[in-house]
Amino acid sequence: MSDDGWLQGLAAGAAELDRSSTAERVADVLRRRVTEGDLPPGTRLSEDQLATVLRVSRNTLREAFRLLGHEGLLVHRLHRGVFVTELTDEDLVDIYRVRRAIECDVVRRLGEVAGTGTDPLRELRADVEAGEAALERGDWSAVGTANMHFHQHLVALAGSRRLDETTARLLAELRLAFQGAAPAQVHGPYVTRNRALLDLITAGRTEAAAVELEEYLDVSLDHMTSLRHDEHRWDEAR
Amino acid sequence: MSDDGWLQGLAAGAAELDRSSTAERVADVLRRRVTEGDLPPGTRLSEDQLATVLRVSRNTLREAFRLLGHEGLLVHRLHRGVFVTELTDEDLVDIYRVRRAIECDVVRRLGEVAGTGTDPLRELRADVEAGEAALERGDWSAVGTANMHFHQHLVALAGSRRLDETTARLLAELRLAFQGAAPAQVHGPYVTRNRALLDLITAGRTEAAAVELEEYLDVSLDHMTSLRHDEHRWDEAR
DNA sequence: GCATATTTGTCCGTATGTATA
DNA sequence: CTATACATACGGACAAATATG
Repeated sequence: MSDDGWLQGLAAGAAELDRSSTAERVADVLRRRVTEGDLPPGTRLSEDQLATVLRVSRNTLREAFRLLGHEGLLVHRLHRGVFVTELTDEDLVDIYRVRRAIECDVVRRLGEVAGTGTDPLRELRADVEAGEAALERGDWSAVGTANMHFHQHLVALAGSRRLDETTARLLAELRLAFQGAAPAQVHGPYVTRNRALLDLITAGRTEAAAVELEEYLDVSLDHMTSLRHDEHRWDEAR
Repeated sequence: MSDDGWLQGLAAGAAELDRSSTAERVADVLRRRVTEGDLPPGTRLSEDQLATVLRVSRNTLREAFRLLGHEGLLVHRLHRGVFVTELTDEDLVDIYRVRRAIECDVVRRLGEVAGTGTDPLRELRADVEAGEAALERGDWSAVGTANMHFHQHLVALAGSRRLDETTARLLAELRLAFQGAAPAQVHGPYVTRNRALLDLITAGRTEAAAVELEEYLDVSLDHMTSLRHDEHRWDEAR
């Protein structure tokens, strides 16, 4: 649950409606199940079964399906039902293609939106430090969370609602690709790069930071791809 | 009602034997109504009325609402209904913020994805020429369409599904901002800039093209904003 | 401020069409 | 090809929230 700290930031934008519908609550449950690996990619979600188990009507459940479908976590095949998304290698490349466009652009233009009064890099710094601390104590799950938050907060510096939403969606999809891989392998190597990136940004060297980030993302993509092709997956009990 | 019950079913089935769900077809109808200005921003869409008129159940209609809500064309307010989205000036800035990030990035990296065998610039060229021809004969609607297609096809050069989808969504939202403005004012000035951009790209001067595009988008945003604040709107009969 | 009417949110039962064994 | 399972779509119902007088 500490996972959706950034989500509350998004919710604050639509603060006038903080009451959630049952469909959204159902979507929350399913989202967790999917991102935590309880429902592995490819799983078919039966309307009848889920509606019975979750004690909601099929109409409400379908609305939750729509929500998650838009987030990319579920795919809807006509007359066949909804399934947990199975990312292809092409999807992975595509996701990183968009991340590169957005994140590098944000970093490159950091100077243009300077000075909102409060320290804009505060959260970013907190994420880096949280990642370093988690690495220290071997809490790989926390390392992963900190890494995700770092990139989300990085994009947030641009102050664009749509960039924030797109990034959130991309990172959510990316989680699907993590399934079955060891968290240490997935997020471990990036703690030091996040630090380097933060330092460059703090120093105002935005162009250097953008170049660093670009190579960062390229390496990350290669890393993810090779992890997926590695047969030696870890079966981690949850 | 039982009189034409069978007729309705027949018409629905026979009119368009389709692969899409009725919800998607309803969404198509509403999408057109919205983008063509028949349903101006702020309009509330009554479930009962629309369900009756479109001869679909409320549940199906709500399904269509969700689809369009995710596209940004409708907004859903809890217990109050759905409304045609009213873009704020901030939304306009935000949309152009994302467009700049995506489109400029695509142009800058055109060299990296070179050579798919077929001429990748064919459609782009066709769009420019269509715009020039439409301008010649004063067909402002066609000018607008060609302009939209130009930018969509520009992004398509990157070969990224997610960039394509995001762009399509942004351009759809942008149409909402056009409502009430004269098409000549909206799209007229950009025919020559599209041509210039195409020529730079054709010449392989991607960096110069990216710079040109960036200024292009800045000007376009200013233009759109001032048009919105201009009280002198055109009432164009459809 | 209150009472009423309207509309949305949710759920159910059922009928029909589609995909798959 | 038949049979089965399931998604799709409908219409009715009631509760909850909102809008109206």
